[in-house]
Amino acid sequence: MSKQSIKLTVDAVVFGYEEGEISVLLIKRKYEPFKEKWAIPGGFVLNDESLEEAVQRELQEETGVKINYLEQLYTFGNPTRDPRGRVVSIAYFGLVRPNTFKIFASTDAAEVAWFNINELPELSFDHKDILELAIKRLKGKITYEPIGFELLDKKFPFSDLEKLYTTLLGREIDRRNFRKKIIGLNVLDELNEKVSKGSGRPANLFQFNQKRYFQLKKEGIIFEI
Amino acid sequence: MSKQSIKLTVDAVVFGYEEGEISVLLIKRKYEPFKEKWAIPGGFVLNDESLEEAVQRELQEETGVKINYLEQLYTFGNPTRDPRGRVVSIAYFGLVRPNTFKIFASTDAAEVAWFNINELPELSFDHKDILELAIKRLKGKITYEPIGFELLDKKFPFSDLEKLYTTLLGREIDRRNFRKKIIGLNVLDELNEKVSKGSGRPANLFQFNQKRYFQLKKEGIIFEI
DNA sequence: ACTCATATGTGTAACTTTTACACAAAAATA
DNA sequence: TATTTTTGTGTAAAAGTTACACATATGAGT
Repeated sequence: MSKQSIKLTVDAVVFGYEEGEISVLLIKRKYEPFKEKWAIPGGFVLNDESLEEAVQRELQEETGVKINYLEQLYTFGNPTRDPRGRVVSIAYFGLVRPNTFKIFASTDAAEVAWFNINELPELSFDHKDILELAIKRLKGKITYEPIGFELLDKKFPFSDLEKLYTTLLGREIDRRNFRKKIIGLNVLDELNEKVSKGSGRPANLFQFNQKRYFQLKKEGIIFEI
Repeated sequence: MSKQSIKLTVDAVVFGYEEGEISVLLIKRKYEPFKEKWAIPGGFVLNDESLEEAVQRELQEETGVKINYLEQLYTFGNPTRDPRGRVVSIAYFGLVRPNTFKIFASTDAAEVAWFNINELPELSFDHKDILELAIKRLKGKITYEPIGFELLDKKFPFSDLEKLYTTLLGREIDRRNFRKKIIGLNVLDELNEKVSKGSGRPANLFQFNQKRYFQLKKEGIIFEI
C-alpha cells in the first residue's frame, strides 16, 4: 500500500443579501491553476488549526470578511477535482451582512467581488458544484432554521424579511399570512422604532430574538415556514 | 509555512433494523491506538479512490458488509481527535438489511457486532460524537426522505413500517392515521401476497416503489410524515 | 395645502389537513 | 368452538392554511 499523499483544503461559500438580491463572494485567483479565473475563497488547512479556524483565516486573508454564520456544507473528494493532484476540500457555507465591512483582495486573490447568484461567472475546479449545493442548502434551510436573519440588518422592517423569503423561495408570498406566521413563531421583538425609506407609510422595526428561539427550540417547538 | 501533513480517513456509521430494534455496526480494534476498544468501521483513504469507494472498501474488508444506502454525514477535523497526529475523518451514514448477509471480522477488526443504539459500548476516538450525530440524522431524516424502506425487507407488512417509525420517532403513532398518510403518499405498491407471523390476521405485503417516488419528487411533491 | 402615489398594517371566512377514536375480519391457540 | 391476537377500515372535530380588500401613514408633485 502506497503512502497516503492527500492534501486538504477548505472552501467557503459566503452569501450576502442586499436590496432583493442574493450574492455570493468570489475571488479571482492570482496563481495557477485556474489563474485569473473566479473561485470560491479557500485554501489549505494548516496542521494545527481546526477546520473552522482554517475557513475563517482564509476568508480573512483573501477577502477581509469576518463571517457571521458558518456551517459545514459537504466534503468534495473526487480524485480528479484538482489538476495539481489529490486534494479533498471541505466546503463551508456562510452568511454575512455585506454592509458591515469592506471587502479587499489579498494573498492568493487578485480580486474579490459579490456576484448575484443568478449571474455567476465560470468557476474554477468543481466550484460550480459546490456553489450549486450551497444555494440549494440555503434555499432549503430558511424554511426550517431561522438563518435568514443573519442576512438582514439587526433591526429590519418586516418587508425586508418578506422580500428575502420571496427571493429565496422564488415565489410570491401572501403578505398578511406570512406576517401572521412569523409573528406566531414568537421569535421577533417588535421595536418602538420606525424607518421610512422613500415614500409610503413608515415601517416598524423588528429584531430577531435568538435567546427566545433557543428557548423554544429546547421546548421542542420548531421553527417552520 | 510548514508542509501540510494531514491524514484522511473515512468512517461509516451503518444502521440496521430487526424486530423493533435499531442497531449499529461496530468493530473491535485489533491494533493501537484504542486496541481492543469498539469503534466505527473505517480507515485511511487511498490516493486514487473516491471517498465513497474508500468507505465501501473499508466496510467490505473489516466487516463483510455491502451497503445499501450511503450518504455523507459530516467531516470531523478537530486537531486532537486522533492521538497519532492530525487525522481528519469524513463520516458516512449507511443503512442495510442485516439479514441479507453474514458479518465477519478481518484486517483491522478483531470482532464485528451489531449494537442496539441504546446500549452502546465505550467508543474509540471521537466516535461517540459521530454516532450521536448519525442517530440524530437518521431520526430526523425519516420524516422527509423515504429512507426507512432501506431498513426493511423489500416486501414488508404495514406493521413493520409502523413499528420502525414508532421506534425511530420514539412515540406511539395512530395506526389508522399513519396508514392513511403513507398510502396517500403514493409510493407503496400493495402486493397480492399475505404473510402471517404467529397468531392474528395475516397481513398484506407492501413494496416501496422507488421509481414512483422519484417521479413524484420531480413533480415537486414531497415525502413528508 | 391639497391630491396622488406608495408602502405598511390588519381580520375573517373557506378550505385543507390533522387528529382522535372503535369495531369487524382473519387467522392461531387453547 | 370460544378466546386471543393482529390486521384493516371511516368519520367527525379540531387545527392549520389559504385567499382576499381596505384603511393608514408618509413623501412627491402641483
